[in-house]
Amino acid sequence: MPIDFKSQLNPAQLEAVMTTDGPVLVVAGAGSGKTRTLVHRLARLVSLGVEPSSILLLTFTRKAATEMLHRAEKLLGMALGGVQGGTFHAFSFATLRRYPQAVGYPGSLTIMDRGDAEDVMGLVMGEKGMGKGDKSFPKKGFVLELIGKSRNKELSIHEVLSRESYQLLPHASALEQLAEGYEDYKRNHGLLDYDDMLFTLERVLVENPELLEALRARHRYIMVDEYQDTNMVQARLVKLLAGDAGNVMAVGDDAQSIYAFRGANVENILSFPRIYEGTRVVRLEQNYRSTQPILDLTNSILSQAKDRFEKNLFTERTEGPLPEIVKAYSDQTQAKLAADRIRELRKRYMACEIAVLFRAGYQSYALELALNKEGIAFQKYGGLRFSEAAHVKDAVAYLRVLHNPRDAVAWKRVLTLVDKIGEKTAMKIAAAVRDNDQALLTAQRKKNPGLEALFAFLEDLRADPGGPASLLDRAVTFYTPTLTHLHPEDFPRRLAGLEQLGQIAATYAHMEQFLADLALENPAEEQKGVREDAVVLSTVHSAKGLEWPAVLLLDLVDDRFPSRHALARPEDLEEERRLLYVACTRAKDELTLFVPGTIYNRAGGGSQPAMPSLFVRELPRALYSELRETFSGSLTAASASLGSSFGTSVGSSSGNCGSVSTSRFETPRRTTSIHAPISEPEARSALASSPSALGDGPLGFCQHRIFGRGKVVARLDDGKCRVNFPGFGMKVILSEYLEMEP
DNA sequence: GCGCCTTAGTTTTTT
DNA sequence: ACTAAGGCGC
Repeated sequence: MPIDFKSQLNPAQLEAVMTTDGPVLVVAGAGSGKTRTLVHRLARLVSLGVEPSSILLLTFTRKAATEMLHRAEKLLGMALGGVQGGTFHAFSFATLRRYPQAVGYPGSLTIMDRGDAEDVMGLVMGEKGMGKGDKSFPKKGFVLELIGKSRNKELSIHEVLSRESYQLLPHASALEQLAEGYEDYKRNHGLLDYDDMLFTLERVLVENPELLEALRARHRYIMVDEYQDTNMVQARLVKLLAGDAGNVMAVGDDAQSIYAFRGANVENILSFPRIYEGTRVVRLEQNYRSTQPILDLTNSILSQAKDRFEKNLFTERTEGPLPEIVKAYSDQTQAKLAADRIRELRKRYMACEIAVLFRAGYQSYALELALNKEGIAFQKYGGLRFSEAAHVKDAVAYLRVLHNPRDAVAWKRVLTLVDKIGEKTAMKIAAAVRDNDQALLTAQRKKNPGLEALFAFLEDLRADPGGPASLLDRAVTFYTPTLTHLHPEDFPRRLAGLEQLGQIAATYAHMEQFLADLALENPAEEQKGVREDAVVLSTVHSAKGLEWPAVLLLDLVDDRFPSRHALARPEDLEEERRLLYVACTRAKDELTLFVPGTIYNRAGGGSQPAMPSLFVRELPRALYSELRETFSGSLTAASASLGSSFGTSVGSSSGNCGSVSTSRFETPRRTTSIHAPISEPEARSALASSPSALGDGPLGFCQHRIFGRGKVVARLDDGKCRVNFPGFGMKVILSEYLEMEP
């Protein structure tokens, strides 16, 4: 039965689907049916008789690729197993693996994840003796990030430094040497980092015209999702594979570009029509996801952006509640309030229809505890990866040294697990293995029974290798005594993790693919699938492309969202704004933004007052309704119920509450009817009347709801005061929390 | 010289 | 929680 594309798509989507030859750029606003369009085009190509195997679908995650394939299969009623797809990195690695002679690297290759790369950088810095004892020298993680930026943005180290870290310019030449040392080290040990996969594929394609031709013939139709987040080498790879008048469809949204920090270049999508002559540009502007009140809010977020986005999103879903801003006393009570809200939403939604989003992985810790306490199941995306946990890396390292004996990073891991062996000895032994220095190896084995056991174990594995699952199983058995010794408290949890790793390994026949996917694809995440009974917790980055009926957003305060790291440079701040745009546009029906009054900072010495996020302060008051945690006066303020703040004044303080309340959201416009539509000029004037920080003013005495009367010792430039409270000591407090005495 | 323990100072986002 | 550095003991 032929698919009736006309009835299933709007005119713009239809145009994108019906255009099968030549370059097409689909500029797809949030929620405009981008995935639907890609899925239908996939189905259309196949229904026209195109071989699935000649279609290449490049997406941001493998999850996105498989989901699209499944949807297209459902549409077509046939399997599409032949379609090539996945991330740029996975595709590149798979292609390189298929043509090893063209790559020209001898022996097996190991893909390094971030942690491995840091280990290598640590070794290189140690070898060169750089950064030792010099506090001004950047740490290995930073050095690596710098090198990554330099490669991804294709700028010199010096240029990156002068743009974003000029205080490190004195170290420029040392850093350049480290970059070289890092490259050499990888080459000599058969190691590839993420960037290497892209650059190596490009080199191979350029150097081997006949191979390029073969790949062009193989991948006749190319579709690239999230094109705004490709970097320069990715764009060149697409161009190389497509040829001059290639059949490429790029899909993306310049307003949702959120990966500039790793070298994504939004210019790629903007210049696509120039690069591909005869490009047909299709704009998808009708939003099918969100209600009008949510769109009003997200449009407002974008309207403040420095780069103008020609976005004209509209929806037919006019009805819906206003987005809510919930002010909690602290990030601790925020967790409780969010858990309460989730319990309430559970009456109307399935758990999997509710998502909690946040800027950084650690920001959900308090909520995770609260949900555990209340017995609400959740699944977390983003943040620390399963495969980055130390015990997983340890267990996998045994497999890695077997697979690639030159893999010095893995050697260092397995060797330093042995008692009495540290970094130095480990590197000596790894070198001896590489050079086949039997004399040294025998001598070391005689000296250390733990080492003898390790080598005997590895020889045993090598003599009788099995599949990834059986090898891993034996490695875990060998590793378990070390693990229990290392983590007497929580080794059961870690053993359970290794058990899960075993289940993943069982789905792989080849060690190389297993190790590669561990670094590239986060197979643990895919294994868990979507649980209907679990609420989703996710970083905003990991939530990209997804949607939920109800979305909660945590920690909308300065330093958290926008991130502290983004405050220095305007372009970073703009990326944070787009990130918030991405976050809010995930919501279909209900959107709640949480603004805690204080945030806990281990480094900053406990709880600190927090300023509502710049982006929240910019929002016209009419676009949201506001709730605030009521002041109960007890330490268990977390159990306080929510109530509308309208007309509520801050009550008198009674003593010993660990958290504070603010009146920072009171603006002159608070009497505006919250359901009235707002015009652009109104929005602007609402903006102009946003509260401003009280940076200056006389010193003197002040009142604080919790600490009482205190002496203002200094006024700090970020709207905070240093106040000496009798009995409480010196505190740094936002001026808004203080009532000045005349 | 090297391993290992203690302590002080930091935690963004991802392939 | 995790890194880096300093100190102690072999």
